[in-house]
Amino acid sequence: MAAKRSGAQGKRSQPGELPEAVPEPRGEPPLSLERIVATAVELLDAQGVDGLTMRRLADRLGSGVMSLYWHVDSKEDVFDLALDSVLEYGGPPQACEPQDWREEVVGVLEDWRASMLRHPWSASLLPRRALGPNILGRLELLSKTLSGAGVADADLNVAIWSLWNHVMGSTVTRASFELSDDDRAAAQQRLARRSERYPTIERSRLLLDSDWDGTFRKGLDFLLDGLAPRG
Amino acid sequence: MAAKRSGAQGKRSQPGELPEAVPEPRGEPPLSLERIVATAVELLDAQGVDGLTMRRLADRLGSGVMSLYWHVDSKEDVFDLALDSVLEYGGPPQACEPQDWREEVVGVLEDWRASMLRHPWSASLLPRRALGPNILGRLELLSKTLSGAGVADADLNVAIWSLWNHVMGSTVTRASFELSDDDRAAAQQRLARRSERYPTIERSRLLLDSDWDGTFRKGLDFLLDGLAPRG
DNA sequence: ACCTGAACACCGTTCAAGT
DNA sequence: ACCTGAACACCGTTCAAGT
Repeated sequence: MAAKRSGAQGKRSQPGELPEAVPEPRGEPPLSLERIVATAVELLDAQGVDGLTMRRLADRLGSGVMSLYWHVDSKEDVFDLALDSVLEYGGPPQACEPQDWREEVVGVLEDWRASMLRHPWSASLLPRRALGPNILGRLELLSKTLSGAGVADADLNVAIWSLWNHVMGSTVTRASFELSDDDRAAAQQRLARRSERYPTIERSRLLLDSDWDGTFRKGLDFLLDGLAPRG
Repeated sequence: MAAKRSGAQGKRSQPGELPEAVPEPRGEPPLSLERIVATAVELLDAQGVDGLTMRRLADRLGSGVMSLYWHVDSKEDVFDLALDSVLEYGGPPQACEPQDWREEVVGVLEDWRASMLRHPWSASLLPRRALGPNILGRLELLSKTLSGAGVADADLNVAIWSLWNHVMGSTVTRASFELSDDDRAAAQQRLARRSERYPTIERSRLLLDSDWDGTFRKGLDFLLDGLAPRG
């Protein structure tokens, strides 16, 4: 959940030192929460959720395994921090003012989805994890936008969770069914072999040709149609 | 993915045997795929996803660990089979004929959701897993119903995945935020402590009072409104 | 304040062997 | 056809200790 305090450290560039001295040119920089989280994200990007191991993480950082535990409470903690770090919000894309609330909501959610697609392990980690500041920030932004658009207080939580589920679901599903072509072909093979049992999904090539971006956009439109303040 | 063949076995109740003989009264019955899967589900219900261990599973079955591997390819295989077994479809609830396609779809999805809520680990296993016959059967049923209702072929996959994401998302989210009261209070505490940063979600008590059933039903209605064949 | 190695109590799975 | 134990190559984390 909460990482340990990382006390005051790194008194870089004090005046009156050797002028030529390059800052930390040799060896690894010292351990820090930032470095641990950044390296964890690298490892997750490279090897997936199962690839993240405390020992491997320590190796990449050039430290002993147990050194990590001074900065971090547990492996769960590392997951929480990596997830939240990947969901940092950069703010609205342009200097362009949001024209209308609906465009604004779509923008917020598309940015969220794009962040998760950049790190395919992240969507599957979204449920069951403690919510970090960036995730809470995104929820707050979404919530404020919807509220400002006139969604009644009584409907606000329903609206937020519906949208959250849609973003998470469409990202997770896309990641899990975007297998290698071989795997997908094999899956459809198995399906075809018993096409008498599953004629409809075999005919629509559900496991082969699904349009993930379209699913996201259309589903989102339907939800927003429904959530739009009445009147 | 596919469990190993479990050859012909169990020639129960042949005629002309000792009439009083109780079938297998002493000791454990022999290992079988069915018994392995059923016990895995028990273990998952009791201990959650992390609680399922090949060694613990073997213990419960009264066998050696490696005996499992004759019936099963890997632990992944056990997960796939357990997940699919929990999603067996019992058919429509009553003798009542479906009045209209929309009611039928709602019924199919509510049954799906109910099955997963009975086994809180199942929703989180739904993504990333090979689709077993029961899951494929449910997809086929859903697909057929939508198709029969007039949803255009071009929209069919989008419709199925949107509904899949909604059912999975709402179940997974509910399970992960239905923590103990203590945990939930603590989460809201942390939120309250920085209520200046997250005023909206703090005010709406997003992490405390969310109405999961309402979210499911309302989100589903919006999706179905949107997916309904035009005209 | 920060880092370490040894040790503990586990994992999933390979393998060669038993019946 | 079905089951087994020993062994391998790992895990996350506790602990007592170093600087």
